[in-house]
Amino acid sequence: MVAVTSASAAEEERPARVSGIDKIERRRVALAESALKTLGELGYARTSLREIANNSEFTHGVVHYYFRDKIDLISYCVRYYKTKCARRYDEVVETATSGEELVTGFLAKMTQTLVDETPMHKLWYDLRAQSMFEEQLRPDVEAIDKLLEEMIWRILGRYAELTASTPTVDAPTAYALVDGLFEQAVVGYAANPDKTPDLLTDRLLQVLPKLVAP
Amino acid sequence: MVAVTSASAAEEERPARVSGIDKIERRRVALAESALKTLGELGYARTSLREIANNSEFTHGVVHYYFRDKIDLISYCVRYYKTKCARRYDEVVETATSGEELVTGFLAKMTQTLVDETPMHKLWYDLRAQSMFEEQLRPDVEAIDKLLEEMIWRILGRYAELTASTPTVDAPTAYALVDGLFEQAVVGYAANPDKTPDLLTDRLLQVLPKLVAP
DNA sequence: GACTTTGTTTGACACTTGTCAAGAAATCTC
DNA sequence: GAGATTTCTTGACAAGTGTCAAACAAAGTC
Repeated sequence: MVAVTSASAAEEERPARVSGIDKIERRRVALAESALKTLGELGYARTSLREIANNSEFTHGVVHYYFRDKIDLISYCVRYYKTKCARRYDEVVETATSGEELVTGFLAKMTQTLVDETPMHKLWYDLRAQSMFEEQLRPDVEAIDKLLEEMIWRILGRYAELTASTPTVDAPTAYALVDGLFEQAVVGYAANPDKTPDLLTDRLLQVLPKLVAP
Repeated sequence: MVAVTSASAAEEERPARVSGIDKIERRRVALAESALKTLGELGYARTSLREIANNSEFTHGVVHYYFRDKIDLISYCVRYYKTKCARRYDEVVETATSGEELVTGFLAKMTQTLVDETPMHKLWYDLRAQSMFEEQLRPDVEAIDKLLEEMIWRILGRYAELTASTPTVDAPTAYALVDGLFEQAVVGYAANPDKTPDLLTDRLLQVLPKLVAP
C-alpha cells in the first residue's frame, strides 16, 4: 500500500486509532481507484460524486465520510495517481546497455502506456488544464509535473551517457518537448488508435537525437 | 465581420429573411465574444449559460434563442476563436529578411500573446482536453489544431529558407514541440507571470535551431 | 452482554444546471 | 397606423449537484 502524502491540503483531521489508520487509508485508496476509473472515462467536468459512488461498491455518503469535499477527493486521486506513473521507465533506464536499447525500451513502454492507460492520460491532461482555473489543484499538478520532468531528465541523461554525449537542452525544455508529443498522441489516439502509437514513435525518433550532442 | 462557418454541426435551421441574416450573425458573434470572455476566466467546467448571460448585456433566454444548446454555443465560440488566432505570425513571416529577425519577431509576438491573451490560451488548452471526452467538440478542435500546425510549419519553413537550410522534422512534430513549450508557459504563467515569458523565449531559442539543418 | 466508537445507509436540503414556453416588446411590411 | 414577424424577457420545469445529518449497523472495549 502506498501512503499518499498530502502536498498541500490539510489531511490529519481524523483522530482515529492508530490501528485503524491503515483501514481508513485502504478505504481511501479504494475510493480513489474507483474515482480515477470514472474520472478517466468521463473527465473532470462530467464526473459527479454520485457517479463515482455509483461506479463503485460504496454509496455516495461514504465518499463524504472519507473525503471532506469533492476537491479533497480529486486532489487525493491526483496524488495517488502520481505515485504510480513517474517510475514507469526506471527499469528501462537501469538495464539498458546502449543508447539504442534505451530508446527502444523507452518507446515501447511509452506506446504501451499510451494504449493501455489512455483514460488515465486523458485525465491527467484534463486535470492539468483544470488546474489553470482551480487554484486548489495547482500544487498537486505542479508536483506531478516536476516528477515527470525529472523522469524525462533521467532518461535523457542516461541516453547521453550511453551515447557518449551530453544533453543540449535543459530539463524543463526536454520535458515540454516530449510531453508535447505525448499529449498530441493522447489527443489523437481517440480518432486514430491504430496509427497513433507508430506516429509517436516516429516523431520521438526524429527528436531524441537532436537533444544530445557530443 | 467574420463569417464563422460550421465545420460539423447543423447550422442552417432558422429560415430568417436574407436581409436579417447579418443581424443574426452579428448577435451570435456578440454572444460568442461575451461567452469567450467568461469561458476564458472560468474554464469550461465552471461556465454556465446563465453565467455567460450575466456577464453580457443579454438575458439567458437570448442565448437559447441564438444557439440550440450549450454545445452549439461553445462550438461556435471555438470556431470563432480560430479565425482570430492562426494568422498571428503572418506579418512576421512575410516581412522578416533574416533568420534572426524572424525568430526575434516570432518570439516577441508569442510572448506578447501569452501575456495579453492568457485567458484565451488557457481556454484553448481546456477545450482541447474537453474534446477528448466530448465528441461533439472534436471536429472543431481538430480543425484548429491543423491550422496551428500549418502556422508553425509556415514559420519553420520560412526560417529554414532564410537560413539556407531545411526542416529536419515534419509539420506535426514541429507543432507538437512548439506547442508543448507554449502550453508549459501558459500553465506556468499563473504561478510565475514575471519569469515565464523569458523562460519560454530561452527555451524556444534552444530548440528552434535544432529543427533545421543545412 | 452492555456500551462506546467507528462505519455506512438513506433521505433530505438548498442550489445550480440546461431547457423550454408563453407572452411582452420591438421591428418590419403594407 | 394595423397587422404580422422577429426579438427578447420572464418565469417555470425537471434533473442533477455538493453537502450534510440523523438513523442504523458493525466492531471494538470493558
